[in-house]
Amino acid sequence: MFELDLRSRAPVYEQLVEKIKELIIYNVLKPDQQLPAVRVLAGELTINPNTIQKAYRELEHRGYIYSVPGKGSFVKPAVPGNNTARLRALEDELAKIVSEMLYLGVTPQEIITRIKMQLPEDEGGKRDD
Amino acid sequence: MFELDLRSRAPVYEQLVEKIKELIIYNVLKPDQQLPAVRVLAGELTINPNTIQKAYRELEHRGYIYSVPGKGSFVKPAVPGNNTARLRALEDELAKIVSEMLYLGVTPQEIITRIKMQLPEDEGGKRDD
DNA sequence: TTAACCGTACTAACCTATATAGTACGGTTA
DNA sequence: TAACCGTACTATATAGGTTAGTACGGTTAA
Repeated sequence: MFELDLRSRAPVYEQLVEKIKELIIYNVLKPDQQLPAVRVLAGELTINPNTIQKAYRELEHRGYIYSVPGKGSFVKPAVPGNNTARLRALEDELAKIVSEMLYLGVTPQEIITRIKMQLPEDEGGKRDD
Repeated sequence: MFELDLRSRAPVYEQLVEKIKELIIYNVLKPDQQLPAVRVLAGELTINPNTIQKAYRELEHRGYIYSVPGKGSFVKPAVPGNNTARLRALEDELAKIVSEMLYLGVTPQEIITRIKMQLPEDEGGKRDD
């Protein structure tokens, strides 16, 4: 499914949260798609099942997945208009990144260009949806 | 100078790194401006000088400040065109944030609008340089 | 030159967070 | 029933963060 960097100083469960979150927002994992079982993923990554569960618990707490005892864990469909708190946090991060790019000498035009390349329905960049 | 969240799970020295980095990229701390002495800042924040030093060491390692024994620590002027590695990391982060905004239902037009508000030499947003 | 700063380095101790191992329970499904 | 699923719990070992204290060399102004 993905790889981990065990030499990293970042906790394994946090790396898991980030990786899975990316797979969700990049639409690699589709809404309501089932995630690997805790024990299965633990076996594949050769880490402890408790660590997987901690990551899943965190992902559920952040609203990216939902778990059903006896059935499995699944990707939670996003509800547009919800998560205003998360959106505010994202805008803060965005502002910080843009500021640092300006600080590093990137021109405003270049910044706009780079971002438009990430967006759908535009020439110059396509998303694999 | 700023405040810390001692209840946060994030390490104090990492919070320090982030806060000071923000002050630098937002141009609140000007190039070659002297930072508070290790012991002074430790006194103001009522934390251990070792923790401040750890943050300063990390900031120096990341290229945001430079320290001179006997004199002090200072804001390192940015060199445009340098730090291509950091720029690549920023673009990755940017792509992730844009993807999550799309995932949360923000339209591409709105994303562009929000970013343009962060940029100088445009109506609708100003930077305090 | 002395005194007061500056960054830096080091040890020791404490505490929390992380990760592992093992066991167990209830719900689901073929 | 058997084999899965998520979940919970204890215990243990280790790593990282923080504090405390001490110390050293460079800088600067009195």
